[in-house]
Parts: sequence; C-alpha cells; structure tokens
Amino acid sequence: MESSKRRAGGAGTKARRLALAVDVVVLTARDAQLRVLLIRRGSRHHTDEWALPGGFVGAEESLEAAAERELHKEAGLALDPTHMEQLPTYGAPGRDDRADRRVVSVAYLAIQPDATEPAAGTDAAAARWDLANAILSHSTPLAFDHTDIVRDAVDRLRHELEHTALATAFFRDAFTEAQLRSVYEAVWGFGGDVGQFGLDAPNFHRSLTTLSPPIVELVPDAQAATGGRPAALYRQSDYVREGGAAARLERPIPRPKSAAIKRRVH
Amino acid sequence: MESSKRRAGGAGTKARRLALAVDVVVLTARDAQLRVLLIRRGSRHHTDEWALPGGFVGAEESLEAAAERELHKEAGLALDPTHMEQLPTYGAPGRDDRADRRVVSVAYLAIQPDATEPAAGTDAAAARWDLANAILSHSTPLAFDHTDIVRDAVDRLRHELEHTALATAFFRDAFTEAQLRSVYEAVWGFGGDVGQFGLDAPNFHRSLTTLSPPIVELVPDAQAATGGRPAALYRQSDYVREGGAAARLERPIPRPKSAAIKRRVH
DNA sequence: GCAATAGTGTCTTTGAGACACTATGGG
DNA sequence: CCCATAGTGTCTCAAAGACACTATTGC
Repeated sequence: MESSKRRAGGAGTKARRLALAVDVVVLTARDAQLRVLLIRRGSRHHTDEWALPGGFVGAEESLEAAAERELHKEAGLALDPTHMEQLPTYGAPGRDDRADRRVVSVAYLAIQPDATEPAAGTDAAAARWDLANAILSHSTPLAFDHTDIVRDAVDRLRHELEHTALATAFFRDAFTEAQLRSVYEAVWGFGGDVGQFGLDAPNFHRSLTTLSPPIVELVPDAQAATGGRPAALYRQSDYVREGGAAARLERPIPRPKSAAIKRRVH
Repeated sequence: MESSKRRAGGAGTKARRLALAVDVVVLTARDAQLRVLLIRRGSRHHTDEWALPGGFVGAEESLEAAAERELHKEAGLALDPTHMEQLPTYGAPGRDDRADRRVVSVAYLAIQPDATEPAAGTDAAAARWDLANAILSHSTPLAFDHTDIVRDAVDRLRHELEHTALATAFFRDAFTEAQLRSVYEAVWGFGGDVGQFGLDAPNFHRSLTTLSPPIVELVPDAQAATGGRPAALYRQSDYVREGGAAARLERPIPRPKSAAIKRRVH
C-alpha cells in the first residue's frame, strides 16, 4: 500500500517514541498549471531539502488545527485555503529516519485560490510554488515519503474534480467559464513540458449547465474582459456553499481518457 | 468534518499523552445483508458497550500490522480478510474520554469473505456480526465515535463497488453471477427491514461482460446448482489479482439511483 | 408437463464527443 | 473591416434501462 523501507537495527536499538504529525499538500492553479507549496527545511532533519509544510500535533489540538497552524508558521500568513480535507495517514515504521521518534503523519489536502508568492516563516529557509508535474516526475525530489503524499493528493483531486464541485474552490470570488475549465485542464491534463491541452469548450459548457444540482450560478449583470467577446461571470452556487464543495454530484463531470484530450492548436 | 464534542476542562487538567490506535471495520455479506463485526468491550473504558475491534499501535509496528493483530486478538483466528485498506483518521480531541490519554485512531476497512461465527478473544467479552443498517440507523449504538466510522466505511465501500473490482473480495474462491449481484444489492440497497431489492439481472450481466478490463473470468467446465438452471461460475480475473481489487475501472458499474432499484416481486 | 433460476436479444432514451456555426467585444 | 474569444445548435455513437424472450435444470 505504501513504500516500506524498514529501519535497520531491531531489538537492540534504543526505543523510539511514537509521534503524530500532519503534512499539508497545498495546491493552487497558476499559469494553467497545478502547483504545490513546498518549503525548504530549516530544522534538524533533512535540512535544506524540499518538503511539504507540516509538524507535530499538540496534545489537545485537533488535526485540522495543527495543519493550519503549521501552514501559517512555515509559509506565512498569506495562506488562507478555501478548502481542506484529510488524506491518508502515512505510518510505515521506516518512513522517518530519526533515532528518537517514529513519526506517523496524517496528510491534508488544501486548495489555495490566489497563488501569491509565499513568505518563508520560522522553521523554513524558503517557500515556493512548484509544478506538481515536476514533483510527480521526480524532477524535484522531496524529503521523506512526501513525493508519495503529493501523488496521492493529486490522484484524489483528479477524482474529486469528476465527482464533486471541488474545482470551484480554486476561486475565492467570481470566475469565468474559461477559468474554471482551465482548472480542470491543469488538474487532469498532462500538459507540463509537452504543451497545453484543452477540453472541448462547448461540451464543457453543456456539462456545467445541465448538472443537477448546479455547481455554479451566474453573477447577474457582470462581465469579464478577455480580449475577445466578454465572458459571463459565475460563482459557486448556493447549493455548493451549503452542502460543501466535496459533496458528491449525481452525474460526474465527464473526464476524457487521455487520448481524447485534444491538443490546443495555436 | 467530524463530530467534535470538546472535552471539558482545559488548561487546569493534568496533561494527557497522545496515543495512536487503529480501529477496524470488518464487513461481510451474509443472507444478502451487509454486516459489520462488533466486539463487546471487556477493557477498562466503555465496558460492555459494542464497539469496533481495535487497539493501540506498537512503537515499531506498521499500522496495517496493528490492525491485523487486534483483529485476531479480539475476534479469533478465523478472521482472514481478503482485502484491507485505510480509512480516515479520527482525531478530534474529545472523541475518547479517558483522563490519561488522548486517542487518535486510524480506521481500516476489511472485507471478510466467509462470515463464520466469530469467537471472542482476549480483551473482548463477545463478538458478533451485526447488520450495517442497524448501526447506521442507530438501532445498535456503538462506543466512542464508532458509528461515524462505520458510516464512512460503508460510504467508501459503496463508492468502490462502482469504480473498482472490490466486490470480488467478498468471495475467496468461485462465485456465480447471482451471488456477485447479491453483494452489490446488499451494499447499495436499502433493503434491511423493508424487504429485498434487486438490480436488473440482464443489464448487470451486460455491464459485467462488457467491462474492459474485465473484473471476473469464467471458471471453465464448472457449474453451480441453484434450484433452476445451473449457473456458470466466475472468479476474480487475472487482471484484478495483479492490479489489486482497488484499482480504478475505466467505466463504472452502473449504480441505480435509489428510485430505479426495483422491488423484487415474489 | 410446471416451477425456478440462468441467460440473450432488442428497443428506447440519455448523454458524451465532434464540430459547424453564430455572437460580441477590441483593434 | 479583421481578430479573438464566448457561446449555440446539431449530428453521431455508445451505453444505460426496460423488458420480452429463450435455455436448462429439478420435480
């Protein structure tokens, strides 16, 4: 189920205490690319390696609260995700190679709408938005098993875009249909190095407008300038705001097989 | 995201240590009903209440190993699930009301093919298979937040039956199409007290046989006596055995909206 | 023969995918 | 005017749902 390199030395070594941590995969869409917030570690272990923000859970603190606290501590106060949900818990005994503690981590997925440049906080030497594809292709190696965690987070996100209204969490206010479509393309596409891919705009429009319940609603009397014909503005529908962006849709948003995604000719 | 009753008394109380546990939702299908393995607690807290099997994780033990160990310890050695996967982690500070420790639990979902009567092991006063519907409808109250955990487990299972070959994990060897269909009905249906519901057998057959990749394959030259025309026997396909029953299918197994499930006329 | 269950064929409706076409802004 | 992007209409094909029908056993 997950990588399981065993720690060397069994019964003879000094007993490690079991510690509980959280790690957060913060995702954003910028330049039609899915990006992940990374911090360069400033603490004692794996110093100067890139890793996910995270840290230990307090004895009377909820897991979600720990995730938010570490986010602000390590990546500044500009981080204010619109959505946060739990991912798997990573507990292989050898995943953290400290002598004094064995660390079990509960992972979280967070969606950050506006990808402002993060400021490194205390405990972190630096912070940046890295391309999800660079991490998944191992171009950016991460400390511990954090590459696995990012892969699980992206898989989860791809699935939730099909079955929930989670894509709307990538916007804090209003958005055009093209911007929303671009989120789907960034998350589903294999773009990255090889260029841009596109969903069929007319069919995407029909999928969105024939959904019941609807996940978006028109903002009345509002337009966005785009360089061509101005676009209508949408926002998360009341239904989604009440039931949560993670509530399951009756019918999925159609997700093309990779072969059916057409290259955007330019 | 989960129930969050807060423990009374904050800064003044003696500090609790954080402990990590696992809880296992073992599911089986018997009499066309989805059932959950419960144990009657014999330990110090919530004594004599019904609860999920589970216990604390050892300092150098993987989470999966802890789940299996507790399963055998509390419900006997007859338990040998064909499938086990992780569920969410439950970490609200007030979910366990002990004075000395705050308990965070990683939940697991296990599928047990043959619902043999469980024997209560050490640490458990009794063990039994209870109807999932009885727990979800609060007819059987459970200790801690275990009712929430069962609900999440059943939701997950319902979803995975649509999108993976997990239904085949309910059989250790060969099975007929009717038996497999009955698993889908038990998991998806709202049967329980109000009677049996049925999927359309011809359409289910087509769904199964037109899947690519296939999740079942014929056992050659094998038949099962049923009281009518003998049925062909199937088993998990090679594809599923290799890729795992939780691998995502290209197309889902169609899951009717509740209104479309027809009452089986008798 | 009849009852019971297994399994096939076919019609209808729905929705996905392709894509031609129209609409409305800026230069 | 042309260009760029937004948005509509329509055709085709695949798959879901309904259900009539045939097949093979036991009695």
